[in-house]
Amino acid sequence: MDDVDEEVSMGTSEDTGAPAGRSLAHPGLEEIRLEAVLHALADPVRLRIVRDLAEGHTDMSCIAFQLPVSKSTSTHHFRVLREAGVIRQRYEGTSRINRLRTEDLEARFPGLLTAVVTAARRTVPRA
Amino acid sequence: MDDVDEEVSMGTSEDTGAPAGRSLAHPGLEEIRLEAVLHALADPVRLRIVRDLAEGHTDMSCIAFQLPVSKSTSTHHFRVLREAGVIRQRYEGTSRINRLRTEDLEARFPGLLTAVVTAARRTVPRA
DNA sequence: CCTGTAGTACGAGATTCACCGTACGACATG
DNA sequence: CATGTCGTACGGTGAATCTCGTACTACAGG
Repeated sequence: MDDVDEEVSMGTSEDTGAPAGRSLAHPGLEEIRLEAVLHALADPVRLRIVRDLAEGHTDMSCIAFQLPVSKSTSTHHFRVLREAGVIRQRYEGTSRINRLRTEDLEARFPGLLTAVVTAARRTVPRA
Repeated sequence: MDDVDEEVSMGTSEDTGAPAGRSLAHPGLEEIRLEAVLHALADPVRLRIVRDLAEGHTDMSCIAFQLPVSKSTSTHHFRVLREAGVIRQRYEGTSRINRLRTEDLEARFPGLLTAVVTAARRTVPRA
């Protein structure tokens, strides 16, 4: 599909001595598409990730979720969430730290994330 | 609140003289699943249907939407929405009348439909 | 340097999905 | 009954998706 990998122009501010190695492509605020967000949230595994992130663990590495899938599949799901604009990922050592893009989503689709998380809390089982 | 009961449970197409013909299977209120709803809304065509229904046209026949797809595909999309619990369909002559299950969705997933429709109104082009 | 950890990339296989055309059924009207 | 309208059901095709295993890269310590 249309790949929006424009090399992340956001974290480049303080990239001085930064690792300069990997950069992760995140869509800009205006590029977040509703269909993509809904599709990203429509999967049970990803919904659990989002639910867990919203439970207060603002920052979590991928491995902390204990998902019932393999490592590859886990990577895939985090990628879908990231490319849809639902989460933001950054490196920290060998780990990848995940965080919900709460403010961005609230600005673009007010009330959506809150409603989904509330709904998931009621119907989606926890870990 | 006129609870529509379960005019039909998930079983049809079975002998009997049939109650005046076609019956449509709708999920009960407690059977509406979040993932199914999100998946149903994640498609651009179905999102437009929902958006149009929410625009004030509470009751619309399938043909009134002028969707950019064939009749078969149109039927498919309405079926997905109905089975997910997003819309309710009933017969009226040769037409099928569609209506959003606004109250049901609000009861089960508060704020969800409103947030999605608001978001769609801002980013999804009209007919 | 070597080992371990955290995660990615690359296919591959199975399933689901969106789309279509054609054939058919139910209703209305002539 | 004949015709037209509205929609369903039944396949079928091509694309997308979910899942996995294996091989690889980047970082941290001993």
